[in-house]
Amino acid sequence: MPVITLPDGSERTYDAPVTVAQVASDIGRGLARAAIAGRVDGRLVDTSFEMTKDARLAIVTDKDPEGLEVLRHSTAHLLAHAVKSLYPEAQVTIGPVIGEGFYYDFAYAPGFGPDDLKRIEDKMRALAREDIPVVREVMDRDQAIAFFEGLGEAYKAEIIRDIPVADTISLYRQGDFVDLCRGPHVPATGKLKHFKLMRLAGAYWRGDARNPMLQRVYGTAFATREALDEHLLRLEEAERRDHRRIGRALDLFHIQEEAPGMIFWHDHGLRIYQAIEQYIRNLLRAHGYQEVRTPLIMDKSLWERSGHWDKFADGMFTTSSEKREYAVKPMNCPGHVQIFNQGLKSYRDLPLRLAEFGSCHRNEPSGTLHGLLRLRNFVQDDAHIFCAEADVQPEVSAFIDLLYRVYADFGFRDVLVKLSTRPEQRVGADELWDKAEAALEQALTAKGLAFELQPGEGAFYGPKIEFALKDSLARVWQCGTIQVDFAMPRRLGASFVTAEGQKAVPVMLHRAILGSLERFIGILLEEHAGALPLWLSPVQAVVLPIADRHAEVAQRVTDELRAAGWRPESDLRNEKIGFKIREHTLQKVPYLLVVGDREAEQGTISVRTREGVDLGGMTVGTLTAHVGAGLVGPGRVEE
RNA sequence: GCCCAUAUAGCUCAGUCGGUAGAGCACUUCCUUGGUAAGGAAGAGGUCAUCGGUUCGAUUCCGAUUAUGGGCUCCA
Repeated sequence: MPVITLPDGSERTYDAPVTVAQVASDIGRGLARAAIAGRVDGRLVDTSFEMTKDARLAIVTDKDPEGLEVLRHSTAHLLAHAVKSLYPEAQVTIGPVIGEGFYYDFAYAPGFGPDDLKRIEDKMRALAREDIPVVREVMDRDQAIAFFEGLGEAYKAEIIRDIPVADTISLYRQGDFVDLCRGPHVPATGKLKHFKLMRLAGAYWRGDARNPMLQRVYGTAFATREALDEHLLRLEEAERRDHRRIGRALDLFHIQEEAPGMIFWHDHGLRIYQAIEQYIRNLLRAHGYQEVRTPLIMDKSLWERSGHWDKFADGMFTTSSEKREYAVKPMNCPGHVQIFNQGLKSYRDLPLRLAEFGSCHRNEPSGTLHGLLRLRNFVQDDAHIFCAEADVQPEVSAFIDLLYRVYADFGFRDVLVKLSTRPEQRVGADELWDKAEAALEQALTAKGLAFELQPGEGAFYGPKIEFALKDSLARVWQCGTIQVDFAMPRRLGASFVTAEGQKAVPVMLHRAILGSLERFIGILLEEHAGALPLWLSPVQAVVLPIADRHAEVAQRVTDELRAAGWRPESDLRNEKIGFKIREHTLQKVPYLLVVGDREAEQGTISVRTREGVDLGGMTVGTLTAHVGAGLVGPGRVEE
């Protein structure tokens, strides 16, 4: 006599085991139709799930977040079903739900092309229209392995072998297609209506580059046509925010074939770059850093001593001259150790913080380059803190505060934090790693920061914290980082004299806030869709004369603005005011200043913002007062 | 590096079932001196990414290379 308790607290008593679908049907026909899964005592199950004893039940529809997940998961199965019926020799592997949809990986030697994608999607629609029931089956482990091997599905058999022996092996059958799956799934393919296959990609089996490459098909599914359309619209909007598109439209930078992975910064782009650099420079100065600059190329032997040559030779560019071999620096740390090593250092000199806007070159694999976000040449807001072991935690803590302050100044609130711990290949004793990892973790915990643990992902010389931001397509990019290093100072002979008069090796903290200036600017452009805050805008105001006879007054106003600390420009072209307004609005210039007869007479400017708001007439002085500290931004504000 | 795709004017893109190409915007010149998101006219601009192959003939078909885009792997 199961008593089923519903989310509203009401109870229904049955005199025999009852399925989720039956309860839904008893509640109402609409709900029965909408039901795609159930939540029984907290566990997500199929609508065919039978409750034999008292249970709490929630009917899951596509309006629930987990309902949408079931929908997408089932759509992935539908995709596999379609592929198997069109390409019987293809093998199925895995098909999980991801952030905004799902994918399914197939082993199919000829590979899929765009035409295949269309064929597959059409087949999926046909299968959905047939409204084929999706039925769960449970199979014995060995039987399941034999079953899939019999089908020629070697990958599936391999997956089953890896499932813990205690777990149930469940299969889902829809028509002539059977897939290994934990479930749950929609009761029939007819529930799947609003989906779209998005793109094709290669993906290694089990994410290992030594394994064969599979064909991955990405798709997405939504509960309603409207939600799907809205999603596609969002993607189009994201494309308009693409920093590469903005960079071209606003004449900020370009990349060309002769310098893959390297940026040609144009005038306006460099202004952004320099505004950011100056902001960081001022801030670091105020926080006890010294700014230094070290050589771009150094003798190979130095890189051998630092350990880079061993670990990263592939990633380093080299050059030679007069029988000496040099390497272009991929990092600034060995150079900073050379500065530290000049003169005898005492414990009184620590912590010694050396900062550099260091231009680094890394020979990244060709397939990984990505606009400003992944380059072969980039500039880090890099610094190395040489300190005693006891200083590690306070220094890490101070750094995190500084980083969050900077991110907030640029308008970033959504920061992802990751802690990467000791990799298999590493240097240094385990007890040092224990200490370093604990120091980082404690610093994060003390600040109440949620973080993702990435075991084994640390650098070979020490663990690290990564701070990542998202681009317009929600892709995650590491920006800030702090890493504890016990190895390199020793390797490069760094030492200091302790209070007891002993020689000791300092700990080195590698740290960057923005990470790479280029990457940070790329994300910044996408975050603001090109409309940067006033203090970062390359052109902060443009003066627009109504007619040629106002050119002189326009020039005077421009000079006045420049004297007041603005980055102004004037547009003296022979064009109508509407045309100029449009152009500079599209160029995202924060303030458009119109001067005509009226303004010339009154000694004012008519102010319009790039958002289209008319602020009326005022003097340059009034406007400057109006924008206040926004003009120079937080960079010049010392604490 | 691996998989799929793409490469035509400064930009965005058409096009040629194989006979050396076109639009809009931008650019130049002229007209227009116009009050808050595109005034008008004329002109100039392309080794159709590079190299090779097939062909009487290749921008078009095929191959390789390079770069770019989306993934995967990697990312000090």
